[in-house]
Amino acid sequence: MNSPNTQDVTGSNTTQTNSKTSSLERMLSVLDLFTEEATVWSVEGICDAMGYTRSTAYRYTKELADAGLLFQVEQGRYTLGARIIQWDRQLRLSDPLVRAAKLLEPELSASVNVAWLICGLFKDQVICVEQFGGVGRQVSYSRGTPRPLLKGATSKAILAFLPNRQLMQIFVNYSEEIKSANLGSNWDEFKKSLRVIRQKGYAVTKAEVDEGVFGLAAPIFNPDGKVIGSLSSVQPIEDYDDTGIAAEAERIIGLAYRISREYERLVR
Amino acid sequence: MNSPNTQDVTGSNTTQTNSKTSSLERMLSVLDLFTEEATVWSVEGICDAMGYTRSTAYRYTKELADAGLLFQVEQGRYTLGARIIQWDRQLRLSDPLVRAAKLLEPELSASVNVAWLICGLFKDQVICVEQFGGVGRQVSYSRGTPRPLLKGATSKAILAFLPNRQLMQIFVNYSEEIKSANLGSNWDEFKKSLRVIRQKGYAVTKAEVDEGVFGLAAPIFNPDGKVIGSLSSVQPIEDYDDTGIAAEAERIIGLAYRISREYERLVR
DNA sequence: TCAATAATTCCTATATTTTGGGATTTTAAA
DNA sequence: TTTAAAATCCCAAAATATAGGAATTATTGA
Repeated sequence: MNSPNTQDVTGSNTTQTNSKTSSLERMLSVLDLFTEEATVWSVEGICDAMGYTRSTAYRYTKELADAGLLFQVEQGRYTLGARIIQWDRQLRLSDPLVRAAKLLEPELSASVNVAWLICGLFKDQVICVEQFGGVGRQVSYSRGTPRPLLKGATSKAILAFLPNRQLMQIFVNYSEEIKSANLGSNWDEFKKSLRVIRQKGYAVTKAEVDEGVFGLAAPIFNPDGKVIGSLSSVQPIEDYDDTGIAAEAERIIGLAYRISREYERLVR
Repeated sequence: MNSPNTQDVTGSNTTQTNSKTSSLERMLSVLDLFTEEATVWSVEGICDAMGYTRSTAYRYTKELADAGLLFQVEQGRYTLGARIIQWDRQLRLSDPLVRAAKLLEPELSASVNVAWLICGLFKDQVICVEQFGGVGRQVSYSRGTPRPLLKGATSKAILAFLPNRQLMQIFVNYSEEIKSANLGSNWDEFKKSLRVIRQKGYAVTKAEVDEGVFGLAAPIFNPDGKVIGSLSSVQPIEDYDDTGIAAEAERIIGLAYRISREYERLVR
């Protein structure tokens, strides 16, 4: 009877037999409407976009506004609310990965031609949680941006260290993307490309995500040895130097290792 | 019982008689537990802190984790989740006040001895939504920090332009704070101190919030002429110069005016 | 000012969801 | 493997959400 649009961006929750979105998610998904292009939403618009009835949409917006997640700009028109900013601050202060990343801020934030990204794996999304350096450079993927699961050094450095069962699910769900990301056209090839990365301990990619740059990334682990994210550098492709890569990679692996250790300390 | 759509500005977390929190708020309030000091929470801990039963706490954490608002660090231990970072990015890209503030970034962000804050009024909270400049300076109230409603130039520049009925409610709920913020010990004095600010068009305060600094702030208005926030500068108190203040204030009023105009453009 | 129109809230019965407490299963530790 | 602890499952009672329309409240334009 209610909304048929179970928004499922990635098609991720693969074998979701019961696609029954919780009432929480149904309500929160209103917030996903707000983008750079659609910054202010009317109740009417929310009705149409989400397929809610009037009374439901009015109730949702009221509750979300009461919770501070929406802000009423004027009668019946809403923007995102300030509680998001507050939560984000709490996250910056409390999240172990963000805090561990902060450890490197002094030595990385002044970089001019190198942008540094610290990304985390959440469900099957890779998301940038912190960014340093790259002064004056335009990086398409800033803090909070979901990155493609299968493209770019950032993601590949994570993928390469995932357990088999998780990789299998990814292979099943994303075989097309895997092929187009040059990770192989069958399970064996896929496994093999990842094994190469795993054995080197880092991933390099050229212009896979952003034109004109190359990426170099190493994994970050939790105390159990599970990969939870990666540290990556993004540099102009003109600066690419085949002979120096190994040394640079060593540095990044070392930096990522320090993040892992700090993360361990913080999670204890 | 509840106010008409003019959202209840007084909030009055004081004397909440019928504190019937919605189920949404009940669930979301779990996230407020996460602080710099308590970064990781177990289900057990959440039970104790919030007074939930086992099954409720497990259900809440599961739903919140499914929604991406919590992240399971390991069995039964949670941190804040990445969806907060994503929403924050969406807010940075879409919120009219934040975007309007961005207009001034080029000319303000290089300031060394001056920190610039753009704050908004939400319910009865003043919250910093953007921050520029102040390179190397330690400012206690960074982005996402709630600021005291009655102290500091930032808040006073907003208060002075609130409609009477709203001020009355604030006076009733915060008479103690008003007195200690030198805004008067009765309604007339309160009104009068605010009228002075309103007529000058800006607020100045010395070391009211942070030691060793003074603040200078001007209001930001929405297209209806309602005050929605303020722009303020924070500078070392050594740099305070009585004769120069008026000129400086003029500049800030002008900058705040530009934010109001840009806000208007974005909200239309 | 007014009426006309649009936007929002209110209302209610039914359908759905939430809840707590304990039983059951899973996981971690020894 | 056994044992203890943690997490999930289960279910009937209680609470809440829902749709759709009626009632109320804002907004607009003369």
